[in-house]
Formats: sequence, C-alpha cells, structure tokens
Amino acid sequence: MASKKLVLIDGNSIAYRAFFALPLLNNDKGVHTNAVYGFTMILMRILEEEQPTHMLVAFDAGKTTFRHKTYSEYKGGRQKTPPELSEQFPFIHELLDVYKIPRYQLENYEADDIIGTLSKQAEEDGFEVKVISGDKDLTQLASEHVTISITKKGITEVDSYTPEFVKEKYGLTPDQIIDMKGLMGDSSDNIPGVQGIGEKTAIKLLKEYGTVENVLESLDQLKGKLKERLETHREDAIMSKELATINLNTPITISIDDILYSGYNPQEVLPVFRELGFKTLIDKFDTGSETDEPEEIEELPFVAAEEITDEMLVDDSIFVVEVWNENYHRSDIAGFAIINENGRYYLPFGLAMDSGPFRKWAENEHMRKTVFDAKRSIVALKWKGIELAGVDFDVLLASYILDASQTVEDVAGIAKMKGISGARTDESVYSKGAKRKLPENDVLGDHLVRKGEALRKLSKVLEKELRENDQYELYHDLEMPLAIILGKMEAIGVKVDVNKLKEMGADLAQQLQALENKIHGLAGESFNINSPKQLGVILFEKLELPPVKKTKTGYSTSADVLEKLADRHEIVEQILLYRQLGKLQSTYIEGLLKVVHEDTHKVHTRFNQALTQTGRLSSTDPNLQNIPIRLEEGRKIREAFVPSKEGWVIFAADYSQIELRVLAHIAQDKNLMEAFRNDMDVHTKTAMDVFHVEMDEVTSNMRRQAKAVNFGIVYGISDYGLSQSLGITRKEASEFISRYLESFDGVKEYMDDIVRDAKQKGYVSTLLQRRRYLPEITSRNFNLRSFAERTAMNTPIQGSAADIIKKAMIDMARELEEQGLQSNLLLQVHDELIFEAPPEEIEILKKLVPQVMEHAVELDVPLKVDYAYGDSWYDAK
DNA sequence: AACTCCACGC
DNA sequence: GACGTACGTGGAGTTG
Repeated sequence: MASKKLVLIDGNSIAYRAFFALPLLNNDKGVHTNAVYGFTMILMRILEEEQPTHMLVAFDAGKTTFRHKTYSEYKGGRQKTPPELSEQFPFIHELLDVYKIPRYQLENYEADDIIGTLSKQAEEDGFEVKVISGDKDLTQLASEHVTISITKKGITEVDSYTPEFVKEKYGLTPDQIIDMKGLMGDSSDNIPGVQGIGEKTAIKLLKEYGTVENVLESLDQLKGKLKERLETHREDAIMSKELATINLNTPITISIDDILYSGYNPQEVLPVFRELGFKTLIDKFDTGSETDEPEEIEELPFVAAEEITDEMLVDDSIFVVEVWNENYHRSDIAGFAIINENGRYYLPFGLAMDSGPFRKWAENEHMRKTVFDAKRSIVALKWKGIELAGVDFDVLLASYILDASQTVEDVAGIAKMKGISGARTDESVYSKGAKRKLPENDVLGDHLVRKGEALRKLSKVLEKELRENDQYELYHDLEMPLAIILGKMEAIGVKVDVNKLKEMGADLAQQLQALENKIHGLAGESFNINSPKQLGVILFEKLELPPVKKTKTGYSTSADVLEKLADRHEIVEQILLYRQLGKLQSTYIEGLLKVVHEDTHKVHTRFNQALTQTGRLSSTDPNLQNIPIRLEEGRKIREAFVPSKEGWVIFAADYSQIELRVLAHIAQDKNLMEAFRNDMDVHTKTAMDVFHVEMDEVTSNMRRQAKAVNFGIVYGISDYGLSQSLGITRKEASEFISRYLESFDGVKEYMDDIVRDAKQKGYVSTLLQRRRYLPEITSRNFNLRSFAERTAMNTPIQGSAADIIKKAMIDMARELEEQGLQSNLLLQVHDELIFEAPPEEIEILKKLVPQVMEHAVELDVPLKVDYAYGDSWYDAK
C-alpha cells in the first residue's frame, strides 16, 4: 500500500464545538440537529481532504474515569451537557454507522486516551495519523507522523499542530504541553495547577528547565513569590501534570486492523440525511456524486446498424427497448440495442420495425432475451404490433426482488448500486422536464448500447444473488410470469361508459354549485372552499370555531377535525359534503375522462410491479385500485366500468379475510385457526375473546371495535393509530391490543419471534421468500425502531397475502388459456380479481375462480373466496 | 416544478 | 417516556 492514513476524531469534543458554533437548528420533527449537522460538515470535509484508509471516532464513556481516582474534582464544576445536545448523540452515532466509520468508547477512559493509544500504535506501524478535536490538550500527541487539527472559532477552520507549529506557538515541544498544564492548570477541566502561575510563567520556566519535575528540583535557583508558590503547590503541580497526561497505554479492545475505512454508500447515507432534514446536504450529495465523478467513461465500441443482419438476431441476447414516454401505452420507441456473442448493435427504430427477420426474432420465444422492465417492453411493442416473446431475464424485477427499498430510476441506477460503471443515466442524456429531448443518433446509440452492456453484467450478478438468497423461484416462477400476465391485462384495458361518467359529472356539477352558494352564504363571503388556507381563515377566525388540530402551515381542516365541529355550525356539514362530491368530480369523473382512449373508450392502467415494499402491486394512470366503494355516492362511479363486449358481465372475486387467515397460518395460533376452520365471522370472534362475552352478547359496537383491532393487526398500525380510528385514548387502544394478544397467544408469540428474528437477520420473509430489509430495527431512535418492529410483524402478513394472489393470477391465467376460455382478467385490487366474461362462461367461472384462488397455496386454514357478477363493476357486488 | 393538504382504496 | 405513527395515487392550492 502506498500510504496508510489513520484519522482519529474526538467525538464528544467535535459535537460540543459544532453545537455551540451553530444556531439551534430544528428539523421538521422538532428535533435539534445543529450538532449533528456541524459534525457531518466536519466529517465530510475530513473524508474528502484526508482520504483515510483507517478511521475511528472515539467517545467519552460515562461520567467517571481513572483520573477521578487521582483527583475527585476532575472536570468538576462543569456545566451539565445541555439536553438539546445530549439528544443529538444517538443521531451522530447513527450517522457514523451509515458512513461505515467505526466508533469506540471505553469505560473509565476518555476519548483522548483512546486516541493517544491508537495514534502511538499507528505511528509505530508506519501510519500517517491525523487527530481531529476541539480540545488543545490533544496537541501533546503531535509528532513527526502525528498531526493534531484543532477546530478554531467556526467549525470548518482548523489549526494544524505539528511539532513545528507547537514550537512556534509556545516555544515548547509537544510533550511539554502537559508540563505546561501541570504548572498553569486548566480551568475547563478543573485542573488546579500552581496558584498564581499562568501561561507566560509556565512557558518561561519550561524553556529553562524542561519539565515540571526539573523545575521543582531546581527551586533553589528561583526566588521570591514564585519559589514560594511552587513550594506550597508542589503536589498540585505533579498531580496536575498527571491529570493532563493522555494515557498512551489504554487497554483498548480494538486494534488498528479493526478500524479500516473503505468508504460509504451514498444510498445508505441519504435516508439519514432525509430523516434529519439536511436539505442542503442532500442536494450537495445528489449532485455532488454526479458532478465530482464525471467518470471518464471508457469508450464502448458498437455497430450502428444500417441494415438488420443475422448475427444481431440470435438466442441469448440483451435487448434494450427504449420506450420514450413514461406511460408506455402507445408511446413512441426511441430505438433498440442488442448485445450478444456476436457484438453490440444499435438498431434505429424505423429500420428494425421494417425488418421481417427482426420481428420474427422478437416474437420467437426460443430466442431468449434479457431486458430491463419486461412488461414495459412487451406492452410498448404490442402497441406497435410486435408480440415480444422469449423474455428470459428482467433486471428490474430481479433488482426489486432482491431489495425493494432501493428505488430504481433506470439501468444506470441499478448499475451504480452494484458497482458497475459505464452506463449513463437517462436524465443525463435526455435532460428532464420541459428540456427533455431525443439526442442525435450517435449519442442515443451509445447510450442504449451502454445500457445493454450494463444489463449484461447485471443479469449475471443479480441471478447469482437471487439464487444465494433462495429467491430465484420467487423471481422466475412468480414475478416473471406475472409480468407477462399484467402486461396483457393492461393492454386489454377496461371499458368505460363515457356517457355515464359525463352524466354523473353534470349532476355533480349542479350539486357542487348549489353547495358552494350555500357555503358562501353561510360564511358571509365567497372564498375558495378547496383551499385549506382560506377555509381555515373562514372557520377558525371569522366563524371562531375552535381549532382542533394544526398542521405545519396552519389550521387543519381534515375530515376528522370537521366532524368534531359538525354540531357547532351548519356550514361544517356542507363543507364535508362539498369535499366528498368535489373529490368524486375532480379525481374520479374528470380524472378518469382524461385518460379514457377516445376511439376505444377504454382505460389502460399501468400496474407497478416493482414499487411497494410489501410485494403488493400499485396502479397508475389511472389508479384503478382506489375506485370508491364505501359510500354509495362514490360507489356509483363503478357503474361506468363495463364489459368491453355487448352482453358480457363483470365478474369479481375477492378473498375473505386473507391477511388474518395468513396470520393464523404463520403464527399457528390455535384460536384463530379454529375460528377460520369453523368459518366464523372473525370480527365477532375477536369481540367475544377480547370482551369475554358469548356470541349472542356481542354488540355491534363491540364488533366494530374488534374489527378495528384486526385492521390494526393486518396493517401494522400503532396504538396511536388504533386510538385515532376508534376515537379513544392511546391508553385504551393499548389496552385493547394487550387483551387481543392475551386471547390469541399464538399471535403474541409470533409477534415477539418475528421481531427477534428480524433483529438477528436484518430482514423478514414472506411465504414465497419475498424479503423486506429492516436496518432500522436496531436503531437507537425510538420512532424508527418502533416503526421497523411493526413493519416486521406486518410485512410477512401483507406480503404473503400479496404472494398468494399473485400465484392465483398465474394459475387463473393458465386455466383460462388451457380451457380456451374467452374471459379476460382485467384488474387486481390487492385481495380481489376482476374479470370480464361472456355470459356462457359465467357458470364456469363461478366454479373455477374460487377453486383456483382458494388453492393457490395450501395453508393450515382454508382460504375463502366470495364472488359476484353483473352488468358493471357496480353490479358485481 | 415541488411542496402541502386532503381524500380515495386495501 | 420520548415521538409520530399501514401502503399506495392523485387533485387542488400554494410557493419558488
């Protein structure tokens, strides 16, 4: 190794400096962050300037040290650490952890002693050592290879104490600093020194005699007051020197080999910055990482095809389909790249599309292709008349399975994560927002080929990781086939009765106008009801209603607040109704009409298969997973979702209590399993057990509360969440949960086990081996830790339910195919599947769908499916 | 363009 | 006891 460099940081001292140097910053959660912020600034500067190979941050441990045995008043009279600072230490620790910088403290010793001991060892081992502190005491450690940086007034300015610097400043050698302290004392550490001797005299004496001991032996050469003072405080001087001396033989339990520093991953640091609200640092980091490594990209040779030739179209190729728009339905395709054993090729869109051999190759399932986002590629090509087949590996899906928390923008994003260079980000090539545009052909070709090359490398790495994690099956047998099925569902689309929507819209518009007039009348002035700000002024200032809750920016006007005010003023009820109808109008009528295809009257949602942390799907443009159902007015929207063919029906099948059944199975809770085996109403059963009553004594209110508790279990809400949904106190909610867990002791055991397991392994798993990593489960931050613990309990439940319905979709698709049925699977809404079916297939589906869904997996409790059908989604109830 | 607030589904 | 509390998507208003 060229040079070994050790950086040692005095953690407490730097935290203090940062705390007092900066104003008391708050993050959005009201936590003080100034010391953490300053600490981070210093850390970032050190990492950049010093490029250490080894690193350690030392902290003081506890209140007393071995020095207190020498002098019980050591550091006496010190101001207590302000709580605003103490509360920041856990964050500093967390920050160091994500930076992968070792930290250390040792009972009975101060950070100084750890630093001194390590710096001496390191110097002997041939290291360059840099010590960072705000405390000048450390300067005694300066030597040929040890430099001490002491922060000056601000936090970024430092003085570097080399032996020369010490000589210049004091006229002393570094090891004489302790003698100086011995004579003059140190008020900040409550070291007495010799009464009446200050810095000037101390230095003069040491220049003459060298050490405290020599001074004391040579007292006869001195005279007057000075001699007298030294004689009476002889013991003080010796003791003070001892106190000021850094222990170079501290019994540390780590060695230099343990404190290797090999860099950090910005992806791990950023979340902590976000948590702390370090906006400027986040920006610096994001842009910084891109600008300070414009990374001399190596040239990558490729062929820009002028004609399509056979060597481009072979088995086992990387296939890049560059779909231009985010919404890939009917999007342009910018171009293609193919990489295989014969070479790297850029295929301009028009050239490829005009080629018969290209089309045949794309549609040949035996020509295996590795892609990024299979569904996107398949659907985009389908709209262009090509049925892409043979998709063999999807880098996006693989990456999602391996770690769903890593949000992925493009190929370059995954490549960077896996340490593969050479690919450029889409944004850097295309720009974003209004400036986004297609580059020249040579630039585009280069970009696509680079993507392909990264995909080639990634596919190997990711496949290996999938196998190592025992997740290859999940990827290969579940998510990959599902991507194809979802692609079909999206492309088929759902027929919308546009006229129906427009009628509803006109009706709503009338009602809204009338409501608006009424509300303005009641308010005595006209204002924008949709503006929480203006509404807040009307309600809480003009009408003087009591503000129940505040938001960051003003009064809260949310529904739960308004409901509390409903009997105080007539206007409130009208506003709630206005909100409800307004939501229907803007989101569901206008929003939906915007995305209906004019010629076909269909909507084509996109299911995001690589987004949620639990394994569920999400749906966008339009979101068809949140169409109203709870309130009748909203539910009517579903009348507009109709079959695509005359006389067909909408057939909807949903799992009954799938999450609680999964819970019963995973937890092997005898009581809960028994309930499902007897097909009991689970909320009633819960009420019986929690309230200790017989079935006929369960009131509707008890059942409602039990239902909320079950809801809480399934979604992993906290006692606070439960208290909010039931309108009770947190304590009462907590009491409910305890009683629940007493009745379902298998569940309680599961909850305890899963949290312990997650702490040990760092992740939790679902039935089909989906993982969710929970790094925060060991956090010292209560909130983060609690959240991670609830997530640990909830994700196996929700995620396994997601696994099951995905499996059911695959099984269903196969059945429809094998039986040659015309029915189409249209939508998945987490626990239900929506089909459109010709009338003659209804009887078949009534048997087939529940059969397939209920047996997608075999649990130790039965799965139950309910179904319904009708002329519209509304009627399938 | 990016934020906040609010509301819909499971 | 702290502290802020399931996962998503989308619209309107506001701010920069």
